[in-house]
Amino acid sequence: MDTSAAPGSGVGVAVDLVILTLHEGRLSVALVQRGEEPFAGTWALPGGPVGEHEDLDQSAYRVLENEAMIGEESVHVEQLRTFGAPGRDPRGRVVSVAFMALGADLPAPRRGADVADARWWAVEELAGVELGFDHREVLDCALERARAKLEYSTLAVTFLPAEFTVSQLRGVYEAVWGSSLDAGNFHRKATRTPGFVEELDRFAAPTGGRPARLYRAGSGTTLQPPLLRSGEESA
Amino acid sequence: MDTSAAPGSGVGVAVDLVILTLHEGRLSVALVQRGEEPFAGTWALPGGPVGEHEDLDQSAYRVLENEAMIGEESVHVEQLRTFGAPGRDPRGRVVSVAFMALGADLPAPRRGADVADARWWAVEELAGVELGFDHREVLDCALERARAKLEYSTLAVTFLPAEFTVSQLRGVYEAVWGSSLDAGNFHRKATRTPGFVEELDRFAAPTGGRPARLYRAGSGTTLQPPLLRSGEESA
DNA sequence: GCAATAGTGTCTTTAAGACATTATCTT
DNA sequence: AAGATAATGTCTTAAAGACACTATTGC
Repeated sequence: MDTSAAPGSGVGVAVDLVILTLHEGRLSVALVQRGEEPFAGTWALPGGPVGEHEDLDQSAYRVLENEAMIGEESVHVEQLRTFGAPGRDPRGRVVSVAFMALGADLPAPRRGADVADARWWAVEELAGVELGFDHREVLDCALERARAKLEYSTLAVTFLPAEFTVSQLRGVYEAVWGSSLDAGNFHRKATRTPGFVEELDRFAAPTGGRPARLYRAGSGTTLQPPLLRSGEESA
Repeated sequence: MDTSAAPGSGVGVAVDLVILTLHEGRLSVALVQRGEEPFAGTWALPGGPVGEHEDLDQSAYRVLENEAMIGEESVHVEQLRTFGAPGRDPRGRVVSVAFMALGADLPAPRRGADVADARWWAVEELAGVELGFDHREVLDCALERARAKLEYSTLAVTFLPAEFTVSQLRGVYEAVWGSSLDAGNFHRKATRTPGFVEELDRFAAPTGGRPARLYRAGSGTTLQPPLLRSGEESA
């Protein structure tokens, strides 16, 4: 009922962003190195407080632009989950709404205020690294979501430019899932699932083999039936 | 980065609960009738402010117990999404973390403070009814989530008592999806999908036909392959 | 017996997985 | 020609949907 959730209750509200892209062929996340305590020197997700008159999505887009120098262009943004454990921020009670942003070949994140450094991290090489706050859990939540959504949605195309080849699309799946897929079967599935991709009349520049046809994103959002992961490990 | 999400920023944090159960065979949601402005007299979701030292889940369970007189027993609770549009609460800025709770034959919700009435509403008969705040959107979000999760998870069993028949399990799917399923094919799917249900040696009391074998929930959480909805309309 | 509900079997169709094969480029 | 990458075809298997059939109860 929202009964007497009175303002000034001492709880801060923030957003944190898991910005994912394919950087040098690898699934990567934008992290910033904290310049101040707490967690000075450690890497963390970009984020910031929710403005007085902002909706949560607006805050997410603002952080995307300010802290990572990324416009709204063709970035897919969706809410992930909200984290609110009492001790998650040593400075005080902060409830953080986590967002996931996916985009094609995004520019390198820039350094903002209070930030020592900012760059792309390949998710793979981030395996043992400790992150600030509860951001390891947030990142894992995003990876799980992204991996699951590739199965039943057309979301993979948001990692690619407007025109792409089937091989590039397969590369997205292999990078995000960390497994290799059969090229022939993937081609059949991608081109024959209605609404996934639309065939163009042009071809990509050949790279030592038969030139690949170009496609663009189709009008559909869901994959019916889904494209399930079950391939072998290793890309 | 959670930078300076200072306490006392004027934003309140609350939880709202979409409590779903099967009441008289129909998918139903617990609503409370507001006793005070704003939205006095209209029906809304039970909810309340997040306590100073509570994690978000704890707040959800507290509301479940206090406002709906429901223990933690065998209730499945999961976070849905967070709603934070600036004007969603006329009294001031309130960001609300929405939860979904599913349970078997839950007791009737009781009247709490500031509440004129509280009862189960069949989702079906709530079609045209206007709810307080943005709770119509929250409810729709929960229904979508619940309907989707029945496809690829074993969540349907949380709507049933510890021991149940395949027909009852099918009834859950039909009530939540609002469509009818082929009894034979459903039986095959339910009993042959590993981890979904475990066969018992007892039978339910006959109801004018061959007595149905009893089952209990299996150890699995996901349905592989999923049980997709595509049956005819109407229950 | 008949009606009702539970459960099994069979046939068809769809689509995935594992390949082999063909096509078209660079060198 | 050889090698690389793209695309198609074929065969097998898994599993859904339609629906006939058998099983076991109450009346």
